[in-house]
Amino acid sequence: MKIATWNVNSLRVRLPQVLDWLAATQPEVLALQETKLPDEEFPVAAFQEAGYEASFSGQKTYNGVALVSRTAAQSVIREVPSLEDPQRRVIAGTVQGVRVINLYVVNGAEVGSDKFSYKLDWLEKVTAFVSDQLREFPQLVVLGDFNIAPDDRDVYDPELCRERILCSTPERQALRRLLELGLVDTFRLFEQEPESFSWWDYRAAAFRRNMGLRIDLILANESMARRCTACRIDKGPRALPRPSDHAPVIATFRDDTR
DNA sequence: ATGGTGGCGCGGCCA
Repeated sequence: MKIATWNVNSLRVRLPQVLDWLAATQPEVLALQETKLPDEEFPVAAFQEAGYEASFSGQKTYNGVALVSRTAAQSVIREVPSLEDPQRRVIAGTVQGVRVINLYVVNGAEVGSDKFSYKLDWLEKVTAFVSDQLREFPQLVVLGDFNIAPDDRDVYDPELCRERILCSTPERQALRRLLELGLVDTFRLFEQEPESFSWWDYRAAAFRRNMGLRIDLILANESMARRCTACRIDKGPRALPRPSDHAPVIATFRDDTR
């Protein structure tokens, strides 16, 4: 089964691209971030016509996450305990026996800002939530837009970005604490092209110059990591007219024979 | 330090 993540930066704008991509890629699950849609405007019918069910947690203008899946997600959670957050950034559900936790991690604006503090606090509380979910679900992936480049391989210019937002030590430590629960970055289980990124700023022709970061991740617990046979970034949609600034990432898992 | 672009929605905010 393929499990994918894509920050679409407005599902209203990107819906045709998402439907085309689903038809071409045929994942079991696609986790979306930055849908920017209230729930009553989520395009349920368009996905059903494409053979997909959807669970979503949205709001007007900002944020918004969804799980699009061949079979409907079960035991869906939209709230993280102890994180009283009007921002819709988390949705978790179970699909074909796999717990899928979809995160749109806080961007954080600038190191040391109020938003940066919110990011670190948010990550701490989400890590506690993931810890609980790991105890409850034997097969689990955490994926989404982490807004953190795990290490310097994931940064187009590590010196320029040193200790700046998305790359700073406190952010990387917060990600490490999440990984230390027993998760692995599936992308790094496999040989990859150098300078593989998943996000490129719209500005300064960053995509053409491959000035990007790898901030969209698919993390797997030990059981799912054993099943993982591939993880790749699909740069195709980023090259289309009117693209999202993020590319989709896809991990493949073999059937669970246990 | 700023600005470059894009989405939302119509003035800035967010990324």
